[in-house]
Amino acid sequence: MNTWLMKSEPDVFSIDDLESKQQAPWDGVRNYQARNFMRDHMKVGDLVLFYHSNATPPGVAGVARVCRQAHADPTAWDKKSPYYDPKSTPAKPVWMMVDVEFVEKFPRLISLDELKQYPQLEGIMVVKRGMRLSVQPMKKEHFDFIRRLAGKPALSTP
DNA sequence: GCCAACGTTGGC
DNA sequence: GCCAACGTTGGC
Repeated sequence: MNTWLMKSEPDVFSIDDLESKQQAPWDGVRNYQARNFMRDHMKVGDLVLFYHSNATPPGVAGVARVCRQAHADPTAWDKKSPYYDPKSTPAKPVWMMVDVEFVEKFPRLISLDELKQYPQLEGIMVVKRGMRLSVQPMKKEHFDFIRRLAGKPALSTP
């Protein structure tokens, strides 16, 4: 099993949206590196940290699980979709998505600011400056550490 | 709203 | 294949 972090803007799709739907396609990924991770390395059962980007504050909001392996993203050939991309057609899909299911919403948001405070998390992609990749592989130990943080009080900022 | 960092595009 | 221009992401 692999562990991941995936970013979504909560104004568009949040952990609460996933909780109410229980299952949803992770559509709209339009970056080759992110697509390749989903297509080549994501397996049903993989766990995903659900990260809220472009939020106040940004941070990890909960956990999802991959419930369907990568398949074509049909929003790419929907002209009305904000994710429309004429490069992709039903015959030759360019963009892929996985489906995810809700696992848990954290009792508190683990903010990006907080993630940066732990030496145990040094090196994780999401804290790197300029890191825009929306699908990031992550070590199980880091995944578990962040998940444990969710049950802990926040560190006081020095 | 700003802008740094990054990815993509397209002329050559 | 290079790289400048452009567009996007996303924290602040």
